[in-house]
Amino acid sequence: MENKSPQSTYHHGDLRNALIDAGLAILQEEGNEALTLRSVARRANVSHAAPYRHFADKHELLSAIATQGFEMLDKAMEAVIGDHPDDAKRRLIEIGVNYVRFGTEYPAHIALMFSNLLSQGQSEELSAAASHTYESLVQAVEDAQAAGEIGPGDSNELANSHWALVHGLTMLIKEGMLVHNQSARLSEVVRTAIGHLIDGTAAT
Amino acid sequence: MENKSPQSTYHHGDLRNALIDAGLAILQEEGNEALTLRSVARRANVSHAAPYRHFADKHELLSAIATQGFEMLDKAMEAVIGDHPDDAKRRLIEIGVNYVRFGTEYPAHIALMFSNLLSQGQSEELSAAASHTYESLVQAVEDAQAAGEIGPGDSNELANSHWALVHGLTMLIKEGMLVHNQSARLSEVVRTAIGHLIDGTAAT
DNA sequence: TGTACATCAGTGAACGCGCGTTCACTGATGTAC
DNA sequence: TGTACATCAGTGAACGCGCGTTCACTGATGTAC
Repeated sequence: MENKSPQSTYHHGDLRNALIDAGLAILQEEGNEALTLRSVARRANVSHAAPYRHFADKHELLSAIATQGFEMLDKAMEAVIGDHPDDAKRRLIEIGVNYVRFGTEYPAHIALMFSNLLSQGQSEELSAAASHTYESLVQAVEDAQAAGEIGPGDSNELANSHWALVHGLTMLIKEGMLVHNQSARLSEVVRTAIGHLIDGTAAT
Repeated sequence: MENKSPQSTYHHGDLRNALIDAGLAILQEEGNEALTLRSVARRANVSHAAPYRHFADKHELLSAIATQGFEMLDKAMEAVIGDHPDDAKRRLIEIGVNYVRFGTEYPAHIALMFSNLLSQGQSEELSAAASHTYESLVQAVEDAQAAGEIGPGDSNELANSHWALVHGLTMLIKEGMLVHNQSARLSEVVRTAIGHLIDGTAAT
């Protein structure tokens, strides 16, 4: 009877994280509209009042879930860095590919992450997580500049353009609005667009 | 007594459009979460069952509101076309500026327009309106190509990149995530990014 | 090591609320003759 | 032009529902001695 299986303990032990995970699972399986305080508690096998021991209100819970979303996104973006140690331009491109891949694989996560950023009472954790994502992109741009593969210029402005491009691709693909060759794989669509940004579209 | 002021008639006369307008007003003044079937009816000074004479359900009402949103966006984009009759590249840029301006001015409209596109039972009207917006962009790209200001290449792919860039800018600016010079005006931020896309960011 | 007790993280019932939708109705409109 | 009547676009009461939040409670944990 010393074997403490999770459901046998009155105290959960790590309910805060369990709630966040439950929220992410709901987002992935049922979408944004299904993400309520009560559904999260239900999924974590806990009464719907229990979350109030860990979060002041629903907004705080959603913020924590969104923060975790940014951490997942960071991980997805960084997963690529080791792959091309000597090719900063390639890294910049593949970071973009992974950004879009994450966003289309977890569309409800992305929607939550970007929908609550400006709401009142925004948590510091959340904005820090969002900033970290942005900094990864700036770093990739600066690496490519240092390697002489991206021209000089304000790296923040350049990162803004990259971010906007891949974020826009994500949104449009996720809503099925991007008209493209049926057979084109996601990564090719993204590489084409980032190629436009890097090489320019002006007539030579 | 022949003076039929709006509130004196039992029959509204144009309730369908009045409901759409009410919905747009709610989006603008109170945001997405406030947009309910009942709030729309309330705003139109009509009982909350009245909308069912014109829309099968809430989803159909939201679709109609989103469709009207695309028509407003089209108008905003087209407003610029007459301004630069001899400069196709400038037109392409200013269309983008107006897209972002619309999206930041009516953030809840944009959110609704792009959130319900893939939902089941999507209306043909709505997808037609979205396609029309896309076609305007393709046209602007093709004009610039014909004028020799944008290089050759698949105009759909080029339009995709432009659309993704301006859409991404819209989303990021609206959530306050774009790091940029405080003093930079919106139009300058957009022109800088589109400039990156047209001229390229690669080292020369 | 054992006991007393404070603290803490859960429970479950209850609250008021606004929602989407249905329904029988009623008042206005338009058409046939 | 006047009347009868079908049609149509509104009303307002009612439904069941799930939501966020509060509250008094209870069972488990950890600490002081």
